[in-house]
Amino acid sequence: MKIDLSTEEKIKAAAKKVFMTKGFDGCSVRDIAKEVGSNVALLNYYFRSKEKLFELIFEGAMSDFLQSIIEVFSSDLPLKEKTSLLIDKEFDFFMEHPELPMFIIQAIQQNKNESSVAPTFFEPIEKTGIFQQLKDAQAKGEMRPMSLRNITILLMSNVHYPFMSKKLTQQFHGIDEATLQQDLLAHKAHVKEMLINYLFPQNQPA
Amino acid sequence: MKIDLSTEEKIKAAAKKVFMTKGFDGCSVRDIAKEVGSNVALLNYYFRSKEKLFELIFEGAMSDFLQSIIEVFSSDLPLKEKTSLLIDKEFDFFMEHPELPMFIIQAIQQNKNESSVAPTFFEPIEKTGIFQQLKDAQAKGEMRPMSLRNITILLMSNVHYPFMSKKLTQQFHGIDEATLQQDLLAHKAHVKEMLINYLFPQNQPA
DNA sequence: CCAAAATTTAAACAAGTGTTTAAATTATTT
DNA sequence: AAATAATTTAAACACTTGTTTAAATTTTGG
Repeated sequence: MKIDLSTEEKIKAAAKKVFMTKGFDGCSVRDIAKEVGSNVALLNYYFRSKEKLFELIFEGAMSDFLQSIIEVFSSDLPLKEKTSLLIDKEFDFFMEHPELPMFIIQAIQQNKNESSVAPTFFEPIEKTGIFQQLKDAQAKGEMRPMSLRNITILLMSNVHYPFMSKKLTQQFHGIDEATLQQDLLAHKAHVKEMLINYLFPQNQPA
Repeated sequence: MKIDLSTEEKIKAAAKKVFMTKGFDGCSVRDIAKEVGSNVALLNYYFRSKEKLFELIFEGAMSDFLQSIIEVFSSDLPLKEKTSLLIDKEFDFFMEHPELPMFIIQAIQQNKNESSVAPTFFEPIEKTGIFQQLKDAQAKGEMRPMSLRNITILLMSNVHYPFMSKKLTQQFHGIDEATLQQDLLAHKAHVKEMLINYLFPQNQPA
């Protein structure tokens, strides 16, 4: 009764690839089966349904995404440096997984069940003490006083969107992948300077 | 042989609503027919296929979106004021059509045909003379020297993303629509100050 | 080696897909 | 009013969808 995990993992890998590129509605279970090089029934043998399989992939994606954040927040650095590091790490992470931001948003958008993702997402972040560090920095006047929600929106806008709009940017400007990659690096530099300056304003210039 | 346009328009309105909320893959022609309160055959009578109907809706959406930009760029204002006005107008526009940014990106993402949208999009913008105005401002040192592409990414990130991530933001922070609306207004203010300061740096403080 | 369990397969299932056909209804024109 | 054209409908088309069934194959444990 020992299970050869390789098949199960192969299906998960194939499902991840297909779901990420085509979306839940945009693909069939036969697309995934073909990617595995196997049968549709096998998918339902290991994972009870297309939806269950998708949920698994989604949770994995969220976990990966969360992990990349936690690492930065857990470090022992002043908030300003953490923010700078976060932007760096997030960009690097999404350079390797550019489909992730779109995948997550789409999955949440058409969330059939009403179960909130909030607790499983914010609890681990809360535990890093980053929110307290933020409150302290704002109290000390080191950081601009603005809500956590607006900080989040600001950060995610500048870090997530460029990857979500890759194809749009390419189409609009008629550029190839390599050129876009350079633009993304330039964007990272802009975002870092712009956001740090805005979130941590210097009252007196050196 | 006079055509009663109201039926055709009713179908387009229904299709727009359904495509916007569920996406091309996420809905069936019968969903749209039900929204119209009519038959599936009627859709193919007026518009030859689901795809043709979608393309029509997409082009309309792109046109609306483009129009809101052109208006600002055509005005007779200095670049800094145009930028500020653009952010304002775009936000107002997306407050009324929050599904549009996501709809456009998704449509381009899964663009079956390879026909580029670039020319039809950038040509009308080019005609407003905004690109020349931008070059001039950068030459005069009034504006930060950065590529048009990076300016575009920066602007769209901060203006489009918040509307694409509405549901995600609500889920993450557990807030209702009204609260999110307030956050979006706050975000607009942040973005205006942050972007203007970054794009048009002041060398000497007043 | 052999029975029992686990895995993989092909085939079928009912329901849903986009599209078409042909008949019914309505509107227009003469 | 009759004939013609335009619109709307119900039904069927061929095909794809997610899922299940049952048989075939492989792996496991005694």
